[in-house]
Amino acid sequence: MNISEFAVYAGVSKSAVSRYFNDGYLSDDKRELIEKAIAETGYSPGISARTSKNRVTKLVGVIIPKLSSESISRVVEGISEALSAEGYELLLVNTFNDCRKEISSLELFRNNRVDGVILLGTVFTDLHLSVLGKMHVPVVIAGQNVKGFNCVCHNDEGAAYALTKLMLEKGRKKPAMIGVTKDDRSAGLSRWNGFRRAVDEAGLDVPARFMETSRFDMDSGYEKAKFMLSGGHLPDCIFCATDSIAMGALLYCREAGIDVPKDMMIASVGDSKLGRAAFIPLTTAHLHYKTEGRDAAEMLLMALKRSDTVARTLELDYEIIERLSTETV
Amino acid sequence: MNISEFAVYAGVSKSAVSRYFNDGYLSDDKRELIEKAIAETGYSPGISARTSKNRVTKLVGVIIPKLSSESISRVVEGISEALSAEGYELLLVNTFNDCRKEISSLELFRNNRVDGVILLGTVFTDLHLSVLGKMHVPVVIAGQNVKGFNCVCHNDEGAAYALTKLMLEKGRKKPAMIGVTKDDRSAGLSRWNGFRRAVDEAGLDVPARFMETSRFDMDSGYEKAKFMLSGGHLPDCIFCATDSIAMGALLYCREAGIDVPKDMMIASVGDSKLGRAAFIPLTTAHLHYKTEGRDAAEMLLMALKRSDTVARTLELDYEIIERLSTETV
DNA sequence: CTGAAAGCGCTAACAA
DNA sequence: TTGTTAGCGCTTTCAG
Repeated sequence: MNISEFAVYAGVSKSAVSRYFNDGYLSDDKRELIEKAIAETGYSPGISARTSKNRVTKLVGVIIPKLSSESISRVVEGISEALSAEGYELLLVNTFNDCRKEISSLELFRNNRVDGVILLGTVFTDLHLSVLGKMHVPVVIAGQNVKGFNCVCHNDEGAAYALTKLMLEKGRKKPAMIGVTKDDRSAGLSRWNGFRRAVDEAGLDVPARFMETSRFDMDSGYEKAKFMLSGGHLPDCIFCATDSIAMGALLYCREAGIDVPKDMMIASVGDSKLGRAAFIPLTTAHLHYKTEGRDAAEMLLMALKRSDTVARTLELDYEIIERLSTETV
Repeated sequence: MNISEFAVYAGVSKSAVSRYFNDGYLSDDKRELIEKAIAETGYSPGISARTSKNRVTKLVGVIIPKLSSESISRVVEGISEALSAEGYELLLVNTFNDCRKEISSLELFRNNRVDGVILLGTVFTDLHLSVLGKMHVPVVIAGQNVKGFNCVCHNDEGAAYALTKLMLEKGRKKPAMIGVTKDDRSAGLSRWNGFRRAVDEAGLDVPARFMETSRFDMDSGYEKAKFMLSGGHLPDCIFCATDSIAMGALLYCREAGIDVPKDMMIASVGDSKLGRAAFIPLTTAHLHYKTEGRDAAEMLLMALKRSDTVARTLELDYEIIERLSTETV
């Protein structure tokens, strides 16, 4: 049923119906008539036609690299919460870690389809920046701090610093790190920097063998730990960029008969279920992923209503959670 | 820029432009002209206006109870993969386990907005069935077998049966189960039934104390295990409806000094990362969640192009993965 | 406050 | 193969 048919059914004009669903500049009589007809027919106006007039989709595009990650799930959970509170819906694009799909989605979103975009990026190339610069809808970047754009991010450097320092203050002298690619400025570069700062402040030297770059998964963490811990000279603590990596390292230690935390402390960022339920529960930095999602959505919604063009950066703090993996025994 | 302006710019008619973006019934000259103009202007047609004509949104609504679950993430991952392969996009609605939101989303989707719906339901009430019956777009239900509707689901009963039987065949005589509410016909009822069938076939009797109903999370699993294992008379194996619950039970066993698997075997359904990385790795039934998502999406896409109205049910088999938690020592 | 009528950006039927 | 023209279902003037 379309608006014309419905208007006839209800015994009012098309305009009255339209007004009922929009401003509501309407007498009570008509309103009643319309409400009665709705109850009887279940009519609701088609969104697409409306959109083609007033250019508002009530849709927010959310671009993510993958879904099989606890942290990303949590961010999206936060986004969906804030969005649905304001009557917006979520158009989810999974890029499967494919940079080109990230770009093409942004381009798809540039003109129409969505009112705004939230981008959970990992690596930002020049191409990204160029495409982002040409967007005609507001964009918020979540999880990364990219100058000149709206961002909601974490204090990654601080978290890495605090965790490393925590282990050093417990007397460890031979720190190691298993990190991820520095192309990822947050989980990569910033956490390397935090580690480095703590180590430098303590006046320690870290041999190259004690710094490994891993992928994001547990298996890769396991391999890197195996490689690092197979030599003669061993570190006495490892800071891992993510919980999954730490979990892999922990598994290797168990296998190799290395006592955690006595001979090897381990700490990492993320506070995942995995780390909480591990054989040796992991000391970790809790990042407020869900809050990040909620805040990113709220920032976008704000950008949608006021239409100033000032870029804002919101940084969320972390929380250190000490568990068995760094306990002094 | 709209189609008229663009047509003028390119030096062709509106129809030529429209055709370019649709069928493509077009000479090479015009095509070239248009391509050149696109390169210069970045024009792309607004989707909303198109939709208001041909009533196709290229959007699929996906309704989920929550995102903070490994299994659900995997299903959605599969859906997004299949959908994007066919040029469809994913409108995600998170109901936060709120039944009313589930209903209202279905109603929202009934008329317009999306071409089809995939529902990851848990509990199906009469209201659900009534609303589902009134949908004007195709619907596929994932993870549940609801008669009369398109479904992609698992052999939950079989998985539960196989896991329970596996433990009984290893000589265990006092089986227990920690399940979830039977309102959930898949993770609840079916798994209870599978357990029951294996136990009956073995001619064993299960006291009421050995059957607990838990929530879906680890903490609840812990509590139920604690309650069950605090009495004098203990079971010698526990089948848990989900990995999270089993993980809770495992944690309690460690705390209580109960030796897994020697004094207590544990098995559960789900094959989550958690169970794989656990202190005592969990024997589990792998359910093909990602495949479920992919198949559900493909079933929907099929329903979209052929327009028969036959309801189909696709059942996916499970795979038993034996790990330490059920090993005979 | 109301209804008629014009128009949103696009697609599709039509005649050429 | 093309351009003209008439819609799609809705919103928004504009007189009244």
